[in-house]
Amino acid sequence: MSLKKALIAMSGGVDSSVAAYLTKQLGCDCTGITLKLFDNDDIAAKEKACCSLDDIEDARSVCRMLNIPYYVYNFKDSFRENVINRFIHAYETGATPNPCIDCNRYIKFEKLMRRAEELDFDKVITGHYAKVEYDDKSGRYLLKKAADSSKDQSYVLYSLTQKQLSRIFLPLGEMTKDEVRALADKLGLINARKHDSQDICFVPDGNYARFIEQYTGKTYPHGVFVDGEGKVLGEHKGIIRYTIGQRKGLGLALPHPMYVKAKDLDENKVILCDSEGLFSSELTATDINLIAVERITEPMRVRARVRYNQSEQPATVTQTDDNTIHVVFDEPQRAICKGQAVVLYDGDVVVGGGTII
RNA sequence: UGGGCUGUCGCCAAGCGGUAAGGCAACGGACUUUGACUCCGUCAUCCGUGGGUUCGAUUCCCGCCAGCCCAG
Repeated sequence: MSLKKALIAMSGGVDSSVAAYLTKQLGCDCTGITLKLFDNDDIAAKEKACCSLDDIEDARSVCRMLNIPYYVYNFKDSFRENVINRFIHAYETGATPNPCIDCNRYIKFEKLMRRAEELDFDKVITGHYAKVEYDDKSGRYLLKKAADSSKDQSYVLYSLTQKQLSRIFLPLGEMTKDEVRALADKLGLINARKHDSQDICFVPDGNYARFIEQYTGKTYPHGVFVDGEGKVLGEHKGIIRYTIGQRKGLGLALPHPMYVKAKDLDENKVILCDSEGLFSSELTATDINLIAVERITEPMRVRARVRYNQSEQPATVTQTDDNTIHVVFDEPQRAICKGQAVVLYDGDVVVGGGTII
């Protein structure tokens, strides 16, 4: 590994801290940084979320222990523009965003990487659980699943380009979470036992709808729930509060569980159905990024995920134009949701992915 | 006003003499670097109300109240 200057993106959590340690062990000239993505005053501190004020102190502490320089980069404007605004726009247009993917795509591996280039860093290091390999045969960099399949994060990295992949290093790709924690413990890192991050980092309490209303100052009009026949079942509290497949929080007392099947923005209606009604066996995705191949020239057998927490499902993918793919699953999938990402796998290799429309 | 029916947790609903199922909703937790889903847990000392029968009533009887339906 010929790493000279390495920029380590540190969230303050145990993973990126161990990644920093491992990179240092390789003899690299390391610098640790944390991205300031929003004001803590705006976003109430939350121990479970990444990148809060406490997290900055934790990252600083780890860097001091590792004896490497540490800085905080202010990326608030970029984050607002590329993550928060996209997040809000998605909900306002009836889609369901995945802000983590946008953050990786636009912030960590675009804005941050550009900054790293300007500062003559050779590599950007993160604590993601995934592997990057150069494939001599195809002449392409490959993104592969982590050795620890239960923590694999290749899904949220599907947007990485060849250039980006060539400039990153993911030290945790071969490790299990248990090994990472054990190593952190052994090193005495302050965050060795810190809780894994979860939920949306910029939403204080998981109530994303309230966040959107506060952030935009808007209110979203109430409307009605209807069934497949158009029969009114009750009143909904603003269309941004619902997402496809949702069951909880409808506030309806019906004989059977009902789920959100679709949202009609024009009529401001939320259409409900029973569990069986959520299944669909195909989807179209746009804004695609292909990693393992330049282009999918003929129908390809893959395994696909339509959400982060899902096992891969056998499917056939066809590329329909430069920026669009069509995926047909062998078995119908539950609650395929506009705005989420579909990521395609060939074994452990990420073929590519796109945004479901 | 006469005839019929009904009244059990926020909603739906079983029980029909032996000491209150279940579903929905809600709340709490687990899971999770997104939203969801899922899973686990909690949730009526009490069955419209006042009497009566009975060892014992949500379950039987009577009165009352409320709602619904049909008459007029």
